[in-house]
Amino acid sequence: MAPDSFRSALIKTAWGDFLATFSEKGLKELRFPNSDHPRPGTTAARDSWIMATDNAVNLILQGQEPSELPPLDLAGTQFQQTVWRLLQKIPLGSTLSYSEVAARAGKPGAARAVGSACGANPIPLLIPCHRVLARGSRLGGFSGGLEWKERLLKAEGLSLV
DNA sequence: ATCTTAACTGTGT
DNA sequence: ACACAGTTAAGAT
Repeated sequence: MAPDSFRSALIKTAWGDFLATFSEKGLKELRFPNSDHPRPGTTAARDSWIMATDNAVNLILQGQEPSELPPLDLAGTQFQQTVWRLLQKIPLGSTLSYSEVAARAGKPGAARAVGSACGANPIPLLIPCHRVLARGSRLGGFSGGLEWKERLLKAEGLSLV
């Protein structure tokens, strides 16, 4: 197999099958359930990574803290990595605004850029971009579809105005 | 309360 | 250099 051909696996959940794609380094991308998933073919990624991913995804969908995460292979710019790292520190059930994340990243005023970084997040759920709302607890946007953002927040027990 | 306009930053083209 | 994006803040209606 080619050096950079990725291995993928379906993650079965109550909300449909997510598609997890792995590199040699770890989980590289997680896609929401939808019809145009390519067939995963032989799932040759390490079993432990698949199990960890499956476990984490399903727990988060139930609003629980994942017990363990697979290694993440995050590819992005410096700013994006900073933002993504910050997002992972948001406790389950709590939220931040885009401007707050920007401030924590040391770039006050870059709220809009944070929105872009969130949209570029390759691994939703494990990197909780859904816990970032617009100012005043307004929902804001979501690349994967607002239904998911709402669903995830609801699972974490958040009441959305 | 809602609409319009303008600043703002990082990223892709 | 330019336009866009998961924003915000300020003004106008």
